[in-house]
Order: sequence, then structure tokens, then C-alpha cells
Amino acid sequence: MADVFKAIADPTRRAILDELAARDNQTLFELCGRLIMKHGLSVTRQAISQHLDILEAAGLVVTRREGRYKFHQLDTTPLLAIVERWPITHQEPT
Amino acid sequence: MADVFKAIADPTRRAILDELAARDNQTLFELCGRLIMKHGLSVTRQAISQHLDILEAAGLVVTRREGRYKFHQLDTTPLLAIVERWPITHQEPT
DNA sequence: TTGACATGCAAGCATCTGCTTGCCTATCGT
DNA sequence: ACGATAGGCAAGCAGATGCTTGCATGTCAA
Repeated sequence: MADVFKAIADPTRRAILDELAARDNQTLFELCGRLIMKHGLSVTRQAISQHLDILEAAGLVVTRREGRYKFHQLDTTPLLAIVERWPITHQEPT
Repeated sequence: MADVFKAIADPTRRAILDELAARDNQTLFELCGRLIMKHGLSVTRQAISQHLDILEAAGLVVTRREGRYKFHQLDTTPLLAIVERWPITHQEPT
């Protein structure tokens, strides 16, 4: 499993996660459209595709193939590793 | 406040956070020593210093100056933004 | 089968990033 | 004051990264 930290380091990839959080099981073309429309991005389909590969390698996106469509689904469980590694302590004023 | 995601994207910076989680309020030189000894890293003091700058800009490290010493303290609260942005749902088997 | 649609592969390029090197500033002990 | 210690600044470089362009593969409908 690839680097979850690197995966969420890029703002475009975070926008993809946002989009999938809002509407799950989108295809590559659907994601392209919504990212450009709703998130104001200006990238090509290939760029999104490469980002999705990285997100999938990190386990944050799960794909399901149906004919010529490939649906992308969000999986946030890899993010657990972050919170478990450095437990979030609510800062008390000294 | 700078990019928390970029800050934790680098393995050396994550090692620094690990070290501070294990022992808080270390100086730059202390951190250098322990990172080389315990974490097997081989970087110069300046590299660590630059990483600390980034971590501090991200709010993950808080510094406190005392004479010629500068103590570094871990603050995990910025990590909350990650978990809140994409709530962690435990994946049910389909 | 043929054209249209959805996706995949890969090379090339500009930029970002992490690291090193070399020098400078500031503080403490004696 | 002077040397030693802790830290800061900045230029330069090699490798990583995100993006584009161009073409290839695979699937469906008529």
C-alpha cells in the first residue's frame, strides 16, 4: 500500500476526495466534469486519471469495473493511520 | 497557516513528529542526535531545521525560545482538519 | 462491423522539493 | 573579551512531481 500522506498532499487529489465524499461511485468523466465545474479546476482527463491511480494505490479510492465504466468509491479508513500515529490531544492553555 | 498535508507528506518530517511525540520539548541539536541514532536518518542539522520550519508553519510544532535554546513542542490539533474533512467510516464488506 | 465512447499507457517538460555547503548572528561560560 | 555552543540565512543542485500531448486499448450500440 502506497503512501497515504503523499496521496493527500496534493490539492487536486483532495478536491477529488471531496467530490467523492459528496457523491460516491463516479466515473472518470463524471469526476472531470464536476471538478472543473464545481471546484474550478482546469486540468485534463489524464491528470485526474493519474491522481486517481495514486489515490487508489493509497487505498483511499476503491474502483469497480462495469463494462467500459469504472466507478470510483471513497474509502477513508487509511486516514485512521494518521490519527492513530499521533493521537490528537486537545491543547490546554499553559 | 501553511499546508498541514504537505507538512506530513515527508517521511523525515513524520520521523520528527514521532520523536517529539516520544519526547517533547527538544532542541534542534537534540532532535538531530536522536533522529540519526534512533531513526537511522542521515541528514544535516540544516535539513532538520528546514523541516522544523515547515512543521511550525503548519502549526504541528510550537517553539519556545529560552536564551540560546529553542525548544520544540508537538501540537497535533491541526490533524483534526483531516479527520473532520473526510469522516472516517469503517468500511462494511459489501 | 463500424463508429462513438470510456479509459489506459508513455514520453517529455516545467516546476517544486529536499538536501547540502558555506557563512553569519546570538547567547553563554570563563 | 573570547571561545564555544545553538541556531539562522541563502544559494545551488539533483531528483521527484504534476501536467500535457499523442496514441492505443477496450466496450457498447446500431
